[in-house]
Amino acid sequence: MNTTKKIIDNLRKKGYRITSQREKILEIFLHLPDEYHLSAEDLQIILLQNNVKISLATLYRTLKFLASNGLLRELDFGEDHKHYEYNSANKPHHHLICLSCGLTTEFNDEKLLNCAKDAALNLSNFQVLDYQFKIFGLCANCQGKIKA
Amino acid sequence: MNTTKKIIDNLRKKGYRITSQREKILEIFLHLPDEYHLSAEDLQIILLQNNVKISLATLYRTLKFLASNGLLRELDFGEDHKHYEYNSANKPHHHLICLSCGLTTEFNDEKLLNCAKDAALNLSNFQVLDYQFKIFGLCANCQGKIKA
DNA sequence: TTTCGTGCAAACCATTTGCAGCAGC
DNA sequence: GCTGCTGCAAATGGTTTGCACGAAA
Repeated sequence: MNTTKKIIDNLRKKGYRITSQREKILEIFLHLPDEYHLSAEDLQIILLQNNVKISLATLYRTLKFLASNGLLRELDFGEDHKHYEYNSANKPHHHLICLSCGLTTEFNDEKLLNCAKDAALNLSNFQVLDYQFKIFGLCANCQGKIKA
Repeated sequence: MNTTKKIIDNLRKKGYRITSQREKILEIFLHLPDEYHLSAEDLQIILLQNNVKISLATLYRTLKFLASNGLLRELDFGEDHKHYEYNSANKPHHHLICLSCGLTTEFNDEKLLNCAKDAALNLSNFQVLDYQFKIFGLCANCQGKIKA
């Protein structure tokens, strides 16, 4: 059984209905390269490119639905809209955010993640479910621009 | 010369005008306990409690102004509004966010910060200006509620 | 006196919501 | 057939903006 099927089966077991809209949106996230984090608008564009018409209301509702079921991770890059990425356990989900052009790239650092896990263990009275690390600065391109 | 005076002097040197509104808002952040991160609404309430009337427009403009001059740090806790805290170099600025009640508390972990610094150093082609670590989960109170 | 900053009200824009109809099961 | 999900359009709410006036330097 492939990933999509497994996920859908799981949602059905929880009592949710599987509509074509939910399936299409899920598929898009599953087939997205690791480094992508879509905004609602990005997602709408991709859907249109695939000739899929889903209302904005449903799109937002589905994003919230998938996120609340742990399938998507909600991200905030300091912009006025949210981004979403597929929430796989082994996917890196730490980000470099360029304060000049807004470019957001992923990074992963074994040591840092281990430190984070240790730190999380030491938190008393707090049950850790997820963590995110954000580094703000200037990307290679923008460093050049500002120097010039 | 105290901190406020120093900061104001610095802003004036940059060519900005020092208005009573900017001074009042800056003072509030300087006198805030470390663990506070105000939303625009919080700030408005504090201003009113101090009998200071500042329009919402100016309030937002001043927050942006102070943040763009490195005096405030802009924070995102996954809510629909931003939070701000005074941007002191030695202030911890990493957060535990309760996914159930939204309670946000600060934490600091020497080891984790050192790891973060190391990780930042290893980033090629990226000039690090700031970083934030967020841990999502359930606070002591909400763990109880959910178990019950 | 010259700008810059402020207040007001209207505009913006991402996201949410009420409701009627349709689709999953 | 029951009920949850969708689409539409209107509402919401935090934040931004145009403009005329007031204040900093």
